[in-house]
Amino acid sequence: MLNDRKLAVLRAIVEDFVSTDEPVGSRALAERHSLGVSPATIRNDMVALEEEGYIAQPHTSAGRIPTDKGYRLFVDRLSTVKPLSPAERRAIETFLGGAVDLDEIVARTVRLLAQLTRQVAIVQYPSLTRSSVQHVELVPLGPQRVMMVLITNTGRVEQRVIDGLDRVSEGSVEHLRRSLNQALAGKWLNEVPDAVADLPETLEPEDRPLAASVLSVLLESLVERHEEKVVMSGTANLAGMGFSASLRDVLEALEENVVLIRLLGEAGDPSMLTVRIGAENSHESLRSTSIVSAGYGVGDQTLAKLGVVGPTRMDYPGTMGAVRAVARYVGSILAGQ
Amino acid sequence: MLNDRKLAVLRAIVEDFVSTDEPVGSRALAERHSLGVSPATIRNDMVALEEEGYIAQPHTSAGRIPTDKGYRLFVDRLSTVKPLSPAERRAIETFLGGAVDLDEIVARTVRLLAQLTRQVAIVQYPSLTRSSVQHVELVPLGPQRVMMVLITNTGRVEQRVIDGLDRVSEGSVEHLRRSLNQALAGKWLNEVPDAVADLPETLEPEDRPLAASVLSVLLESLVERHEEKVVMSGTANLAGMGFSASLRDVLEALEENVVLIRLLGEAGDPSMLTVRIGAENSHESLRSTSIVSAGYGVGDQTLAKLGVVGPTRMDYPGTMGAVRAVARYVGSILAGQ
DNA sequence: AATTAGCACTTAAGACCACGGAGTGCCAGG
DNA sequence: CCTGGCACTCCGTGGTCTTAAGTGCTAATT
Repeated sequence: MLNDRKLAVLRAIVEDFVSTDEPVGSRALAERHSLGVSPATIRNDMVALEEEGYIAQPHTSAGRIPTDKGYRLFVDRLSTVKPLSPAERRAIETFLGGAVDLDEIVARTVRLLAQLTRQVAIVQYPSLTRSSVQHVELVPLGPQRVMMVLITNTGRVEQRVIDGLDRVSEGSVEHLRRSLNQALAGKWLNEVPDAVADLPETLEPEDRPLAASVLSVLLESLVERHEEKVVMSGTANLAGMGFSASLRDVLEALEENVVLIRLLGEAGDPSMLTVRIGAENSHESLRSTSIVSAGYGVGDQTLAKLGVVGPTRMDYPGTMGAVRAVARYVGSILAGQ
Repeated sequence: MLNDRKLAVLRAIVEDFVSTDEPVGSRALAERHSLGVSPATIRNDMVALEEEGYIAQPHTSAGRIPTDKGYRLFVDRLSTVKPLSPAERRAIETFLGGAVDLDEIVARTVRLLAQLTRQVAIVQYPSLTRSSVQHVELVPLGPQRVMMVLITNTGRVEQRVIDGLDRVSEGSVEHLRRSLNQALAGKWLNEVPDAVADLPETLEPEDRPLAASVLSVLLESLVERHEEKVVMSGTANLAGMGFSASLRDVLEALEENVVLIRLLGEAGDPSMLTVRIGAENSHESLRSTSIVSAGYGVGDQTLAKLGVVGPTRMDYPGTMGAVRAVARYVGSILAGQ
């Protein structure tokens, strides 16, 4: 049904609509793109495309705009990811370099992505579950307080204060620290519960109460934070873009961490881009937005996802290029750390 | 010049304008407030208030709206901070309780404040410079890498990886850890540079290279983060409020950390509220916004500031009450930790 | 001297209407 | 299968009119 020319027409419609934000008519199309046919012919193709649901008219006597389905086809078959310019690549490198710790890497990444795409950027912190234990530290803070610090190989640090103990001796802490590190060093975080299960029994009886407290807090810190951390930037870019949903609703949705995480969706390969267009997205207030996301991590291991949110009417090739490039760079930075 | 009744009229204008968002005229004023005089009299008072610059007319035949100067007078002399309802107090307590670490306290606080005031909330992380050293930990990560973790009495944790060392021995690390903690425990952070100045000389010669590296990173982590961390929430509340400046500009300004910090301004007493109205604020894009801020901390020691940003046309008594209450609560939570 | 009633005047905002432009659908001819 | 022509639809713009709200001023009242 859809011959090459009809696809070319669809592509042209998407491109023009994205750049002008106005319904595009047959005449304008014939002029701006060299399709080699007259407006009338284009009109015929248009009715075909409309019948198939790829484009729609806001009202009679207006031009056409792409539907979600139209964008979908465009993304899947009519466009190629646009690589970044050398200048942009250099910008990424200098901007992400010089970050001193994980917090700063994430903070810079999200700002960078927002700036590059001129849209809202989201970056998820590297997941705990995919990392392994680098070191566990116990710090006596007083006779009844101990601080536990868990350091992962992805640079993430979790700390907890354990309070209300009775009479903690230096020696007990020292013993426990050794045992813990011996049992856990290098283990994946999801292996931790098993690895520490019978650890108390290997200790002297007088050390066991402390061990129990520490272990319970340690395990808790692994699951409790299952709600992952996410940061966002570039909300200013939302203003001024026409949304069918009210801007307020969109902003509200984006302030819910839970929503953000669901938005990034199931993790894919670091080099794989996921595009979710308009109503393909479950959340009501985000029906008129699209999400371009990618996983990032070190090697072939995906640690977390990042992406951008913008109007369905967005520059998909450019956005996809930026997301992919940033995902790769941040991966390499993490690896180099 | 301004007798009591004129002040009452100004107060009434502010209150009505804040609640209706429309210029308020003499008739409506006479009806809604029992001022005991006729609209004509109110009109006479209005011209006086206008001559003094407290109110203005958007155009000839419209009602009056308060000017920045009018709001200022209202805040300084015509209003009292509105205490929270018991229900709201309970909400604060349950919402802020159950936070496990500093990150979460701050994150919850900012959300709470945004929800309570229905505006944009800003919370600054407790400043490093006002806290003291709780503990310094050194963790060997490998033959050439050591992680330094600095724990402050405000629960803040700074960590840095030190790389490229040669052949670190367990013993050296152990020595240095002891010396560091002995020299620094309890010291204010601004005393740290002095306290460690001659520490290397007290060590064995073979430990000194490591000490030098660690110290330089330690000192760096104190100053470098002078750019304080700030979090924000509630931007959705900006949408739908009429701004003279474009929403985009406001959002853009609020995404700049530097701007946010300047916005919170000089720290005041924890119990002291600062209100900056409209053009009193230096930043161009924020001419039509007001900032209500307060310091928070433990005891009488201010660790950082928090506040909310909203349109100049805001409910000052209510907002001030919420900011003050939240500042106090978060202070008490920090103290209890 | 302060307050009030009355009245003419100003202005923004809404309703209504006419009209031009952009775009379509369809038909008949190449 | 493509194209030119043509009638039709609809939106957006700009003009005019009316209405409602509010003011400022003056003269009367307390």
